[in-house]
Amino acid sequence: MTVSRMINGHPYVTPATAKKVREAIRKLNYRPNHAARMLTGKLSRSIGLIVPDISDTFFSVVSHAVQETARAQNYLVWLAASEDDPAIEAAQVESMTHHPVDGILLVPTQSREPYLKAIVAGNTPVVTIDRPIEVATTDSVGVENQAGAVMAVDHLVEHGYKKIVCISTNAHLRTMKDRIAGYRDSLRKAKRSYQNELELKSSASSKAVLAELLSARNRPDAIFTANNASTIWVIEALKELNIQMGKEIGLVGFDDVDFFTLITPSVTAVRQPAAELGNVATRLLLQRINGEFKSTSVRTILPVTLTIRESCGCRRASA
Amino acid sequence: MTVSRMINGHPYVTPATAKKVREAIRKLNYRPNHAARMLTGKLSRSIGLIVPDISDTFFSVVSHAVQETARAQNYLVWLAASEDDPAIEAAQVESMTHHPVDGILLVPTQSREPYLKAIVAGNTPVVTIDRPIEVATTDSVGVENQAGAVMAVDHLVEHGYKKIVCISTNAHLRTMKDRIAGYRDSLRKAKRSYQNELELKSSASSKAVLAELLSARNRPDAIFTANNASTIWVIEALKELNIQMGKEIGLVGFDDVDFFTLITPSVTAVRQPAAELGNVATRLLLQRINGEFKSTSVRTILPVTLTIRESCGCRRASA
DNA sequence: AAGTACAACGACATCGTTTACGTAAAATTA
DNA sequence: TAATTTTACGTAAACGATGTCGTTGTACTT
Repeated sequence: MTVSRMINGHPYVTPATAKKVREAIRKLNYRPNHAARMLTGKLSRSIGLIVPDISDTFFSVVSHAVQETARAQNYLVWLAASEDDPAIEAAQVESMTHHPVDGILLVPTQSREPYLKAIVAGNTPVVTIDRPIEVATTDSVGVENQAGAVMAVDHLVEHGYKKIVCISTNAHLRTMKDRIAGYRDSLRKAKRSYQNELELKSSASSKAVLAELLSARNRPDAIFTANNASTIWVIEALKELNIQMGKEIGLVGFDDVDFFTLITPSVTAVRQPAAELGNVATRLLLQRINGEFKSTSVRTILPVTLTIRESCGCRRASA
Repeated sequence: MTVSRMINGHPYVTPATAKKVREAIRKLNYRPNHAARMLTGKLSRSIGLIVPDISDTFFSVVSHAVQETARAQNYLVWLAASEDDPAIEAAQVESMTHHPVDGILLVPTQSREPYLKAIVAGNTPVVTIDRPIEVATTDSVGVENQAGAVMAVDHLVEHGYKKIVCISTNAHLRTMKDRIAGYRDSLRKAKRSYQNELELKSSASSKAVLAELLSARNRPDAIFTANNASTIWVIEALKELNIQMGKEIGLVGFDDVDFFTLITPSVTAVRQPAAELGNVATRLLLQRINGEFKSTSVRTILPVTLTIRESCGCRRASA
């Protein structure tokens, strides 16, 4: 008991005995048993992080930031990938809550999954990243999807493009819906009649679909891609069809990726604060865990910026 | 006790009572308490993964593969980033071993850190990925670094380049040493006298260093970059200096990255089987944990392939 | 019919820590 | 000085699952 008090910094321990304990700990190479601690209802000092795909640049940056912020407060991070499959996601959440973690950071693949109600109902704090959920209220951290898309499409409109198409993936996601809504807003504002939305599925099938779209007589003269995957597929397709971005066709993507500067012409994109997203979400979750933050759930929206480079038709990349 | 036997599939349970137990479990929404299980010395069904940087493409792909293989066997993964700092790495390992995990996958930043002896001496199985350690023997999974570098530099030699420089990062790492050794092997074999090795530090400082190297009168006519970071920095530098890869200078990198196909000219690189690296390492670790594999430590070396594209000077990218 | 083997289950102790409580000794107060 | 409070420990119980062992019941021998 004295050892326990000493370790947990309880005041009623004499400096003399504290020293004896410390020496014994060193001599015996003693380490507190984590399992036993948790059995008595203590915090596990660990959080869970569930993302669709760690190898996606966006999520890998988010994960990195989460990891960093958690470590700064001596928290460990469970990492799990849901592969965009609600069943896997539910299983991962189940594993984590019973393992136990003190809180969960979740990038939900589906916003209406019934199992989500269950976690939120439990006493494990949950913060959603990037996408909110609809069946229950949790804290959530996201970005200005709609406004960002408006900025992107507005820029294409200013360039004078007449036929701007919107290309996306996973169009059922809230984030995607918002970006597509932004696309529509911008066109409506500009009073353009041409409106064409295309959802790509797999990498393989997208090739054919894009080739058809871009080879048509009345093909679009500009493209707004709603996430990095579709941006990359479009760049590949344009390269294969030998259509010059910025000259023959304009392109602005949502979600900026580092290597966009290395492509010729460099790619104009809406930059999301991925690292900050992870930081903010983690800090919020840890506050919830420590009871430092007690209000009802909050929704934090971070701003995005349009990074102008060359694929939109601008001559010079902006600083 | 009957519930325990039923859950763990002990044979001495009547179907009738098993059914009763199952019903009770469902009715009470009972879940075994993980902490209590571990207290009795059971496996935690979790492994730790420590990489230098999750947001590096190479490691994010490895992490993804680890995650997948682990999940297939119902294992959870702790993710930790060491930020290439031995002190952080040691702390992460310490946290994990006491948390407890059943095994650790480690990409060690330093191969001689004394703390490494301690983990290996403990009873937590360790498998190193990408880089082996030197102070103790563990299972390790890596790639053919030296042979891969030889392939890369041989290819540049065949193109007829006379002044081939080797550019790297973290040259103290075993992997880097091996690649640099491969560079030397190839030049020796080709009886070239020019040999120049450059180690870059941070992204910022590398700019100036590269600019100086590439603007000199007797600048190299070809570059072998020993990892993806240096490849990317070189591409940036060449783009800024407006030096055409493949025409004015040859480039072959070690570690292939998806977007290399999107750059003009596309980048020739040695492709490492990153996903397989993660899979193999995880499978090996789980076998060790389950006692299915008892021999002394093994070192698995996976082959690499040279993906020929255009930056080396070849006209067409290979299929 | 009695003895033997084994299947099916329950009671109890145990893992390592913390909470709650007890009890001295020391410090403070009346 | 006696009464009270505070300090510094120790003891007992608990957390939830499992290993060990004991008990009962059933089937099979002989």
